[in-house]
Amino acid sequence: MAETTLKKIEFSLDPKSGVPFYKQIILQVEMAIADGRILTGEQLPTVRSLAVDLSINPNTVARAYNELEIRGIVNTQQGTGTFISGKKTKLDEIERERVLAGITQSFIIKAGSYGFSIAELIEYLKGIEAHMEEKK
Amino acid sequence: MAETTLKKIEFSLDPKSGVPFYKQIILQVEMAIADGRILTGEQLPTVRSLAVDLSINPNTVARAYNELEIRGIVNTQQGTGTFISGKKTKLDEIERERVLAGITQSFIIKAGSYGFSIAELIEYLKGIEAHMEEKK
Amino acid sequence: MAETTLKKIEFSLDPKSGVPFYKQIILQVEMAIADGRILTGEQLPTVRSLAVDLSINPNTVARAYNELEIRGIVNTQQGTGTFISGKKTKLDEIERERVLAGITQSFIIKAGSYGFSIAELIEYLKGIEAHMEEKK
Amino acid sequence: MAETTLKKIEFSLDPKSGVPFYKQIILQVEMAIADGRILTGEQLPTVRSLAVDLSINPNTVARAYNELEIRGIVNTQQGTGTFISGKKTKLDEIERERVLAGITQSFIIKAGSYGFSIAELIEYLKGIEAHMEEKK
DNA sequence: GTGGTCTAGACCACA
DNA sequence: GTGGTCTAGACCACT
Repeated sequence: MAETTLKKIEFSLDPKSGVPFYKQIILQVEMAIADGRILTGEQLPTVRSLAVDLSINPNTVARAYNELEIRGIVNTQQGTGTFISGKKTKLDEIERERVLAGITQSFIIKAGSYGFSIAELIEYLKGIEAHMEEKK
Repeated sequence: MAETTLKKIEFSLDPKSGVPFYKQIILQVEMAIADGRILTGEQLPTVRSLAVDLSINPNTVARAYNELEIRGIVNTQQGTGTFISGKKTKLDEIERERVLAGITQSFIIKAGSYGFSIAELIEYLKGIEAHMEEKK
Repeated sequence: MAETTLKKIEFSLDPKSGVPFYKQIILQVEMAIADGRILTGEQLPTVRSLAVDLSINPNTVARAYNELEIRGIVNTQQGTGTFISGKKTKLDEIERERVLAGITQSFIIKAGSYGFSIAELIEYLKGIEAHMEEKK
Repeated sequence: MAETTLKKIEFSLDPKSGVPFYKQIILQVEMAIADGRILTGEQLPTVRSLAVDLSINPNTVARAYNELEIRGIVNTQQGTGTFISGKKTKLDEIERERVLAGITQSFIIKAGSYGFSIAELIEYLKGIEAHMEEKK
């Protein structure tokens, strides 16, 4: 069996998690984009092929892709396929900082309501970062 | 009726998380007990006041308290309030980690969509932490 | 038959238009918001009732509402209903002008590719404006 | 081969409109003929050049040209190009209005979501129109 | 072969 | 009662 050079997202579903299938797919695509396993312009598996892979209904995959499209994360071309869009959300530095402040604040508040301290959050993020370096 | 000094849990709800409100409340109470932010015998906010605080239906708060009572984590005294019972909640490290993993994941994805790397997030959090230390 | 004081969106579908049902519903909600026939916080018809009204499958209505939710136009609370969200997109004047310039430019280009002059566009918009005044 | 002075139609595609690319091309050709921007005997861009211009699959352009030929609106001469035939296209006022209604509607909705009223849009367009008059 | 739309119907979870 | 998820399957449109 020849190895292919194509990086692929390894999709997998956990039926016991309680998280809906289509959300698990969305999350996995988002994560793959976030850590560079899939790049702008690359094609996602076709609706049907992914449905077969995961042994689920094509409609469920389509729903996930559809939501990703609405959010502007992928572009879809009928008869061609589904592709990661180049949505860059480019902002100037000031705006960037303002956005970061906003989402970080809600992260801290939410985490805080579960009793996590900022120090713990930092440690946890470091763990993730290390984990990702490793994979590279 | 003597006034008690209520140490308050800071509740917060995330409607977008997909986690039902009542479960978010339960989790937050359990976590608060698990790490000692609230102690045996202490009173939880009343159903109505918490409902107002969170702008949700009192039934939803009642459902959360009800489930906590079923599990033996709180005692409800008609006309008086809801109090933490002595029973140790079984929230272990694994559960804690799962919660943290969930909220951190969405934080990373959201920040990532604005182009922030995990390293940047860590730096930013460190800045906030330092800032808060100072204030102490 | 007593008249009710509730302003309602009058939904209607045109099966011959070629426009998918769910998109027609989305458009009608958007238009109703755009010209103030429905306000922030108001509830949309329930999925099932609208489905009956329009004699279509509830899934189709749900799909429309779902897309509106993803776009942040409505908020949905399980077991409660679907409500117009207060998404204000408030920007300062400069940013506002920049946004307006952008969307107007693409409007002009697109219209231009079909041979419409700016004067024609202005006339057409005036017509719409007059039409809406009338309805008030 | 003599160079011809190609009066070019300014094609533009909107992937989000839901209107298939090939139909957008057909419409734009028809509209251009209808209002005299392109005349009988004039040449359309080649399939390949237009495909490159619009960054789409040549098959899609070919399909559009093909349908135009079937309708007798253009003649294709193997190895030479595609030319406007003498046949008057039947685009009437109603069709024109329908196209205009479509693109104007999405313009209004998009602008409306940023809080712009139709009156404001008209004012802004007037400003642009005046600006362009000046330049002449 | 690609995605898009719609239906019918089941089952679940929340308020 | 509300909305949410998933399946099965049909039919359509675009490349």
